[in-house]
Amino acid sequence: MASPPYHHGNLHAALLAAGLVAAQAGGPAALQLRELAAAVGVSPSAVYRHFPDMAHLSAEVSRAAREALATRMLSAAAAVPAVRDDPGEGAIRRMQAIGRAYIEFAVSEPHLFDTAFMAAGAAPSCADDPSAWGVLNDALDALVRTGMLAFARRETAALVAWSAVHGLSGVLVRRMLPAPYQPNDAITATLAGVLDALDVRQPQEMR
Amino acid sequence: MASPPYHHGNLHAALLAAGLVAAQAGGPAALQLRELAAAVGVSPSAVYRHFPDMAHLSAEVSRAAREALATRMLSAAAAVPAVRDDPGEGAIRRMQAIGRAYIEFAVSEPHLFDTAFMAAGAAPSCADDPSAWGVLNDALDALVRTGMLAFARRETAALVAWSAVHGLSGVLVRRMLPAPYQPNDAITATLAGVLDALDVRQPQEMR
DNA sequence: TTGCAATGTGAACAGTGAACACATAATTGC
DNA sequence: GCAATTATGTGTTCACTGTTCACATTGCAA
Repeated sequence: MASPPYHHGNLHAALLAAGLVAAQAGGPAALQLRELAAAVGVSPSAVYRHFPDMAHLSAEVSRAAREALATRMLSAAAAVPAVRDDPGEGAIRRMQAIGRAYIEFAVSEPHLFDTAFMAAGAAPSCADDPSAWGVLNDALDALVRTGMLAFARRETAALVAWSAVHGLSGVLVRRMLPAPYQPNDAITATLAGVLDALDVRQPQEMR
Repeated sequence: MASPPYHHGNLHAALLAAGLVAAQAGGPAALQLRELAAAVGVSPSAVYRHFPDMAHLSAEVSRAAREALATRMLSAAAAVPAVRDDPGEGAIRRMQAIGRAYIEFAVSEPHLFDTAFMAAGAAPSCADDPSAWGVLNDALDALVRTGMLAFARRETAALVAWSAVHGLSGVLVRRMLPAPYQPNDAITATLAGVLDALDVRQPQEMR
């Protein structure tokens, strides 16, 4: 019958975890101080010992969501098998894999995606690691290294790829896709369109 | 000394207008029932005679913001002078003009842009008129009609263009643009990238 | 003129994040 | 080993939010 200890032990991390669960289920609006405190089994005011503000807690949950996205992209890239004697082909496949992983994360976890890029966050700024932006740039560097992407296009490429993939994700999450389009077709079309814009040679047999 | 009349006369429209002003200044979070009611000079509960819910009011303000965006695009397209004996050239310039107008609206009115596509809205659905989606498709039809865009690409084109332009707008609004990039360069690069992806012939002298 | 529907008021209500003094536990210094 | 200090959690209270209710006021119609 050990009574619950007065001190939680790791409230900061526990609140973050609870926040991630809540955000996954209900989006940024579900990040409520009292609910998170209750979920962890602690009084509301205890939160203020670990976060100066509810906004800071939300921002950290948002950051965690962004890290989850980046992790998903990384494992998708790692799952692409190396192509024998054709590193360029491998680089292209990895590029497509991370793009698809980004969009599929958004579609499968729309609330987390919303949380990752929510408006009321403290400037995501793309520069924090591990970030989706970093993963994208690594993939682009690989394309340049293997001669699949012209160096002159390198700078623009990142922006176009990011805008298109992130933009389509937002469209799918908000269910803004106009009637005739099917999500899966839209994804492949956009990914192909991006590679096209970068003047990357595309293998034919990809779907 | 006419005392203020008991009945406002046009509360619905007045609340919408006040909502648009508030959203322009402070984004979706600034859409607060009591503030809007006070701004119009009416008690909070009066709002419920015209909107079933605060969410419905917000949704209508969001819709108005989307209409403002579409209007901005239309007037940008109308401002493009016709090119003598080269309707295709004109179509391309109009295409670029609406894209640039979209992004510049987002940059110059970030809060309105956020409001237009806010998460907690009742499914924007892209299909309402006049919508940015409609304007884009008209421009694409003109490109096909003048032979500047292959019909086979028409379907994909809309999606890629929308995703990239909307995505970049979001990036700029959230100030997610990584350090080395300049907003203006990013805009031109993205617009050029989109036209590239559509295999549209691009005039050289455009900046 | 009388009745009725539309519209606006004011006082409630539950819910939110935040701030306060206070209680408890862990840690440190002697 | 004991006292003092610091870190952490509790309960209560506050101002604020959207919402609801009974009631007041007005305009319109029969």
